[in-house]
Amino acid sequence: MFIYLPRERWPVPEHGRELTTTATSLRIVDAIDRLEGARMSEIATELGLANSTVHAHLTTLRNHELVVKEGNEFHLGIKFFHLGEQARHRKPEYEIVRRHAHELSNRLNEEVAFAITEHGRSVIIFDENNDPAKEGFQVGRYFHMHNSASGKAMLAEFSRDRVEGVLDRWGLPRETENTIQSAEELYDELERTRERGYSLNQQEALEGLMAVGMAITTPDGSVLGSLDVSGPPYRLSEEQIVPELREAVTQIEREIASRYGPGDRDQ
Amino acid sequence: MFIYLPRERWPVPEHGRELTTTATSLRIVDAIDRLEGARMSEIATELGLANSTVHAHLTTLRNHELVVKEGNEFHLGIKFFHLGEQARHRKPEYEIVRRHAHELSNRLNEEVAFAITEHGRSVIIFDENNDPAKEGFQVGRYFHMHNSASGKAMLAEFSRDRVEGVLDRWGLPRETENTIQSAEELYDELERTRERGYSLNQQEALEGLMAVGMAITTPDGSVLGSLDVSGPPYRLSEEQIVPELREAVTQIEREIASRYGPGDRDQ
DNA sequence: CACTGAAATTCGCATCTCGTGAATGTTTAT
DNA sequence: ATAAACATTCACGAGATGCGAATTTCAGTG
Repeated sequence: MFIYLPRERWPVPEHGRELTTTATSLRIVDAIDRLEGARMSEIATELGLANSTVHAHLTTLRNHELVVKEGNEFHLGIKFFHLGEQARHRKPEYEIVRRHAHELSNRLNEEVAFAITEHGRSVIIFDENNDPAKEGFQVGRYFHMHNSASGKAMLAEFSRDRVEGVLDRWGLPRETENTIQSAEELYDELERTRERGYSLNQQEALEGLMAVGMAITTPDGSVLGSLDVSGPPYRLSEEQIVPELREAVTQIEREIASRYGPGDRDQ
Repeated sequence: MFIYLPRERWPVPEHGRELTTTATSLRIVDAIDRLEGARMSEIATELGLANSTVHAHLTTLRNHELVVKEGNEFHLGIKFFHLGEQARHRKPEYEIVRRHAHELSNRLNEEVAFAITEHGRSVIIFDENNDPAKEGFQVGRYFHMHNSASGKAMLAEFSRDRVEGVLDRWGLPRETENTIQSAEELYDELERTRERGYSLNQQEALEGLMAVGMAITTPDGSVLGSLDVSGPPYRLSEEQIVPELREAVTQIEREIASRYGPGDRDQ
């Protein structure tokens, strides 16, 4: 059974000493994110804090440019975007993946996304598609790993323990009627994924959207992230997609290995 | 007695009450950004804090997914990317601009960037160019407004007071030998910008890069951001660029006015 | 394999800071 | 013009923070 802490939308594990002041500031940031901009008193009631308290936090956040005030509404500052781009380009491997993802997208004429995982969820950090006028609307969104192709591809590479950790923290929230419901079902699915060499998302996260995914591993054996090709079921055929995707992943892993071979990294 | 070292790379204005705990956490985030990943003790010496202190902050930041630990190195978490994308797509107007910027880029076959300003600096949030394999490497970077076309276009729309505020906070750091050096020079340049209707950056930020910029204003008279076309001087001719850029900006402002007419927004 | 040094992590304490409710200021609506 | 709602400031006591010292972990070496 999964227990979601009362006042917080998602569980925050208490590892070591937690500084309550910083934690409160960050809960305020989360609230602004969730509410897509909010007034001070709105935040105060949302989090059960005194107005004066929220005021102090907001001025601090504002001084450091994380929050901007527009009229009386507070919004996330572009500094988040600045810091986010740092995170997105942190590893040079990501750029290699992006290049290949772009080519693959051209070849297949389908959308190709690159996702990475942190803290048991995954986030698409690059989304390449043939129509440059349209931006992947899922970029930057958090996904649960059990109901996305990318997520399952990565879970399939994790140790049993690590998968259990993810489940303990996030559970198996249901998105569509195809969403996997139980741990056993998930373990079976991951086993099948390992056998066939790719993961499938059959409208488990979004009605009308299916995807094929493969994890990308580095020479040291760790998972860098995962590529997936997604589209409407009538257009996507595994037979067409899988070989091309396999080829792309092979090339990516080869290029990464040749540039940042084993032994160069810690662990 | 606690001694807070005054050493900060950027000036942080002290508006209202500043919560030192949160401020310290954010200084640690900045340090990780600056150092592009760092060990705990590195951060401690950099900021003049005790190891145990930094430890507590890092665990808190980690609990909230803003920081990840890889081996013994700490890095910015993808949560920043998630929050950054929120900030980037905050106003629907941005998407309108992006579409037009994309078309303009196709028409001119040059790089077109859309920048917004916060706290006296500017950041490119969209960078459209005809070569989709290449990503604008300046996206997400902070720019000083006195030495970029976008920046000057926006400054030209600000009140004298506001420009002075920007100068007080950020000064006129020199990037190339063409960078504007004095306030008077800048005010003259802004006057000229207003007269001709567009701003110029003649290798003032980067050797070999020039740009033409125009601010985008909303019906309420405030500055939404700024578009600029940039490239090597030998390729960019004002006569070609300016009319097209002017046309794009006019269309953008018209589209924004028709959708989010005056009176709909606070202030 | 024990040894060493460097770094991370834990702990208890003194001190300063934060969170609060109440008071004051400001804006918006009627 | 008045009221209501909200933002901002203030003073103070509870309790969290930052520190140094102690402990543990880990990598490299003889």
